[in-house]
Amino acid sequence: MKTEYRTHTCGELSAAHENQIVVLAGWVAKQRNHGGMVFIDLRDREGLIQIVFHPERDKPMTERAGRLRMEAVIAVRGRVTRRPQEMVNKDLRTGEIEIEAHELNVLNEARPLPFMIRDDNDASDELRFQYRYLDLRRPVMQKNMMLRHRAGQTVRRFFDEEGFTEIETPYLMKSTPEGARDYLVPSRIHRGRFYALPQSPQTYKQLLMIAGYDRYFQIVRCFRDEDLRADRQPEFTQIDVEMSFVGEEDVLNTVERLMARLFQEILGIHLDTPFPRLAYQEAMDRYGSDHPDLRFGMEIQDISDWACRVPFRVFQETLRKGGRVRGFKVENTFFSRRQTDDLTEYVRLLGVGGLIAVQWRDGEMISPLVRFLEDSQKNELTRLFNACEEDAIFLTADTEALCCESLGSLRKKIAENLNRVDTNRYSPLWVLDFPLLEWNEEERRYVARHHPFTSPNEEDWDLLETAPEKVRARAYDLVLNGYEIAGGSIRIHNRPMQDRMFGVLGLSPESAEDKFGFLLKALEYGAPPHGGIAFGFDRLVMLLAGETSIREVIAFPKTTSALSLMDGSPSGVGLEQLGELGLKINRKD
RNA sequence: GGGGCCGUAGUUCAAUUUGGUUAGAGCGCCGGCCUGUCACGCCGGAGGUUGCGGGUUCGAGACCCGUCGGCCCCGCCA
Repeated sequence: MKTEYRTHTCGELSAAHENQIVVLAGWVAKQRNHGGMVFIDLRDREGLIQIVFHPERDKPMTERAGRLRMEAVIAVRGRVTRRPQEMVNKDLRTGEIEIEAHELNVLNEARPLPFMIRDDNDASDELRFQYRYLDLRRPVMQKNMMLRHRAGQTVRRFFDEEGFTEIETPYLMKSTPEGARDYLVPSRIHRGRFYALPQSPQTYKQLLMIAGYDRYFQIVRCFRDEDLRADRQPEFTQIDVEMSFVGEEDVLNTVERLMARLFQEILGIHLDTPFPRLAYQEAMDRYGSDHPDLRFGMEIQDISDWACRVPFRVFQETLRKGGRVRGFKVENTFFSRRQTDDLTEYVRLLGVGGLIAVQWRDGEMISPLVRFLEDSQKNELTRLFNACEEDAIFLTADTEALCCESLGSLRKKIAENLNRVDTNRYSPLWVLDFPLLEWNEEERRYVARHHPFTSPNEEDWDLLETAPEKVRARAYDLVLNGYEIAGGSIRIHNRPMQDRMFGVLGLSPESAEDKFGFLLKALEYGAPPHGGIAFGFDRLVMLLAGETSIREVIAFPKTTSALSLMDGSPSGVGLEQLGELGLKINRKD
């Protein structure tokens, strides 16, 4: 990439350029001053190369080079030379060669750094976020950002080739009930009224289908004013997709081809298609999660039938109240008392009463449960889990929901602690047949599990008003290595069903009209059957990059408390600005 | 809203378990030496309101309360 300042980039040079006179520009990654000769590792986006300054050639220049500090920006003219055999650096891509400096131009000095620009730097996150522009100089971060770029380009190429049109949708839109808390934007022109930033372009993409665009996609920013996690930011990027005249298989198939393409182009990894599928209920029963990680076993089993014959009060009472007894096996591990105590504390925090470990020592079963068990019951338990004496079994007794939740979390935690997760594997999975609705105790009503535009399964239509919790949705989630990375559904495309759905959600016709009237009306003007999906692009890139936090693949992320440490947002604004918007701050402590 | 871990030199950490002399080390920074290093090496030096506020104590980096900030989790996230 030749420019006014350089003829080549550092990383692109090799022995093939031997004897060429080149000009490079970049940052001083490291300087090694030997009193006589001086070595400088020059870094740019493309890589690192060693520059050699010989005092015999130019003493003042060599001395200037010897005084350079890390991260000074310099340009160097010099000759590409092959290193003597014994001085080749095999750890460096350009290690066969070096640049014999003829001319040094210091373009900018750098102050002593708050932390060093190295991949193995272990600066605190706080400092990294504060000096994000320095953090982003680290090769690993540059790699992540470029991977993100390439993934985005692959997505665009794929959808373009598949006949999708990328259409931008508004960022200033109508605030709607249901779902996450909106970020609000006050209107200056219409005082007292607000726009909302989109939680997703859901309604717009449906309107685009009604408008006849057939296939739409967009790589788009979405905003949700909720608390953060390692895999959640208040603003995040979706690959938003919608298709007309499709059923589930059309969407799933398209997504599988996109995923296969991404993994091939970005990582050179072949993904087998079609992806495995699990029904929601099966995922919950076997893994205690609707987004299970299938890279390790430890499947959960229901042993209520066995437990009902054990005269252990907790089992008896739990089962009498309609709860379950479930557990899973951990192969080839013995947990110390201390460890089982810690794990018990862990599940207690999730809300279950306790955790029962079953293990063996010297051929004897050891467990708080042992004194309640006949020999035959011990054998039966062992057989149920197909366990041997090197294994450990963990059991909980509680409501079905708590059994799932606690054992699902515990399964994941133990696998991580014991390094039982094959981190080189990518394990995609479809989860299907989600319940359409779930009961919200706080609001005393049913809420949409996915969103209120999701089509109920036709076979379950009759249950909508009589047994809403039993209605299955035409929804699907794509799970990768235990992360939900995409979710979508076939939508409701006619007004009567959408009215019915709002009714089930406890939304009055007036309220539905007020909040979603524009969509309801549009459904009456020839809405085609349609469906789609949206990817969490940050999570997807995080997994492609082998990271465990999406902050590592977002250039300027927020902290856990939604602050931007670099620019100090959110910040206060002047009274003038507030006045213009007709706003008054009500500070209460 | 709740829980857990953490906050000591520019930086990464130690000293906290059991409160007790002058708060140490690596890297960086400054000065000197060093002509084939690539974590260059050697010698010397500067650098601290122990996040902030209060309390307990003869004495607090350490213990207690509050607060601010970071990370992780629960709730929340259609």
